[in-house]
Amino acid sequence: MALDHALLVALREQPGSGLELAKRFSRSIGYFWPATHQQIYKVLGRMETEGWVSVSEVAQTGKPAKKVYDVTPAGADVLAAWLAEPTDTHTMRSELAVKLRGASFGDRAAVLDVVRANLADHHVRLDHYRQLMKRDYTDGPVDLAGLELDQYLVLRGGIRVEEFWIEWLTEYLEAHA
Amino acid sequence: MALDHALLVALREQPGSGLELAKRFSRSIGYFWPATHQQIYKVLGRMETEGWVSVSEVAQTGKPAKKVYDVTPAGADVLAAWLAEPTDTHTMRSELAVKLRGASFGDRAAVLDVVRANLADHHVRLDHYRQLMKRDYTDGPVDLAGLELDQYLVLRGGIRVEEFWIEWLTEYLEAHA
DNA sequence: CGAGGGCTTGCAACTAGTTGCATAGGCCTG
DNA sequence: CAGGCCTATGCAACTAGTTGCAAGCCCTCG
Repeated sequence: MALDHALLVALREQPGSGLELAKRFSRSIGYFWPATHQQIYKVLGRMETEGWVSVSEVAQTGKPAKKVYDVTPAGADVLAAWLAEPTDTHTMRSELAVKLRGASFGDRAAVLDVVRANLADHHVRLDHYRQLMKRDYTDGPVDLAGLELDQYLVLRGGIRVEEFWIEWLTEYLEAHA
Repeated sequence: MALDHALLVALREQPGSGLELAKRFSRSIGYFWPATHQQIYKVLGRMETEGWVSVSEVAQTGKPAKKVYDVTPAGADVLAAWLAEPTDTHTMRSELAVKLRGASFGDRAAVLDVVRANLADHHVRLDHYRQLMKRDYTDGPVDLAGLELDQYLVLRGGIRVEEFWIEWLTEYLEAHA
């Protein structure tokens, strides 16, 4: 894969331009698949030549025109096929984890500072996610189904990831206190 | 960064050849930084020309000679400097998460199968980590310090990651039951 | 001896993602 | 109208990692 299918998912949820997708990503699918606008444009271009998405120029008042992308039937087929494929469980890649393991080969106090900075950041993210949760799902997952339920559950995943980091880094700091 | 510093950490723990590092990675640092032997050779070569590591050919009985790498003082400095640098909290990248979110655009039953396969895999990994924990740290972290404590804590992180996945995927499956 | 198999190193070509910058439309302000 | 700023698209060069393959060394088995 790569970004391709993530963009197809985003476009099936809601057609949009490159920049809109970039923004949308940063607060939804981007929790699990970060992407810059350059990368998004590149992939949209490729998918367009492959016929997975269609483009239409849309004029805007007060802003330059944008190119709105939408998924074609062929693109929808590609997405459906990909969804059914097995995904191998790829191991998480974390620079911070390498630092945790290597801390004794440098200045431990400095590493602990790095850890604290990261911990603070994860607290910020967790707060952010909790706000989204409160705003969009005050009643919990009751009554949700289909796409909405999936969106809820992925947000739950985002929360769980942040909780994981907070618990782990806290354990690390306490063990080295 | 990239692999570079992870390899420096591994080599400071214990000098070794490319293939040994590849094997060691797959059951230690590789829990958070997977790497193939090709990539490892490439990086070792670069680090050698930059003077971060030194090489020595070591003959073996019954096997071809190997090139054992060790960290030079210059390499140790590079590592220490990197450890003290801030690391920005990079968001996790997960193909499976994209499938979870996009499941309603394909065959949901097929996606649930994919999820179940991944869940089973995470159970296997968790069991593996728990065995390591039992074998190497029967008494828990008591008496550990420095490198050994860090190694213990990173293994704890590996366990926490697997628990995260198991809990999340289970929640997903139950919500769609 | 020769074939096969595991260990060891590595190249080549490709794919994905990052970084830095360029261009252009359209607004608003001085 | 010139300058600055925001939106919007995109190119070019680079870096990192993946995939597929090859080649040499050394042993064992037939």
